[in-house]
Amino acid sequence: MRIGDLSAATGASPRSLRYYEDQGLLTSSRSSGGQRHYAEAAVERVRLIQSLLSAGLNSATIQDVLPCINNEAIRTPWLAARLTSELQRVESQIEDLHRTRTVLAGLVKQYRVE
Amino acid sequence: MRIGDLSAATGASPRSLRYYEDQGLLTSSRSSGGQRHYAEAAVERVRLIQSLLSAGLNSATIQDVLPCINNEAIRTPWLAARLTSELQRVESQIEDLHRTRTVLAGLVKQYRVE
DNA sequence: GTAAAACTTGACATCCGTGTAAGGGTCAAG
DNA sequence: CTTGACCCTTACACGGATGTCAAGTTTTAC
Repeated sequence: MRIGDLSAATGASPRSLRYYEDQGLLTSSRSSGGQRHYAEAAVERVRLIQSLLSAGLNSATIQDVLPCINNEAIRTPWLAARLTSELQRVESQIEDLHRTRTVLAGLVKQYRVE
Repeated sequence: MRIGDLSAATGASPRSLRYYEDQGLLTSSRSSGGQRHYAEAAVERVRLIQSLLSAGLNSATIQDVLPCINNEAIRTPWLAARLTSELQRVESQIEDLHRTRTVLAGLVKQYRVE
């Protein structure tokens, strides 16, 4: 699977995929000519990266947290705390969004053209 | 109410309050010396702006949408569509975040230090 | 063997809300 | 008055993921 295929499969641009690799979030093997090749599993991985990015984790945080998923990670108090804190961030973000949704829904109701 | 008071009341920095005004999201009257004065209602307004910003609306969009709240707005099909589309965006964002939360919660469970 | 499509690295640009510094003016209390 | 806290405008910087351009190499198809 070359970068264009992975891009098509995930919706991430080749530019982004190279960036993920730069940041240590994604690995690839190289052909003799230097082109990237990806395993099937990369598709899932990229989807996960995108999901975490859109949840507001930055790539450094993702790098701290992602290895857990595939490798048997080192179970440190630090990592547990980090994960918990990110989880809480996401949860409070969801709460905020719920409030915003309520506001927007109210507006939609009010300003619908009858 | 001067800018420092409004800042304290909302948590938005004076810098941000001036920016909101620049973008047409917030109005103020000026003292003879040129300093901004805000009505009580500005507190609610700023909270709303913050909420919409954190929901991913940019200031141009907010400007399109915010006037509805105070003024009896022009009820155009265009505005209704705009609001609906933003609402849908927020809702799908909430869905995505739910999925992300599930992933993170799974990790937390798995990597908790017993 | 040749052309087109896809890939490589590197560098610079963009968005956009916010921080921050400079240099100066305003306002209220003593 | 004067002082100190607060405010004004202008301007530049940043973060961080992504876009884009350039110049060159690899791969694929014919």
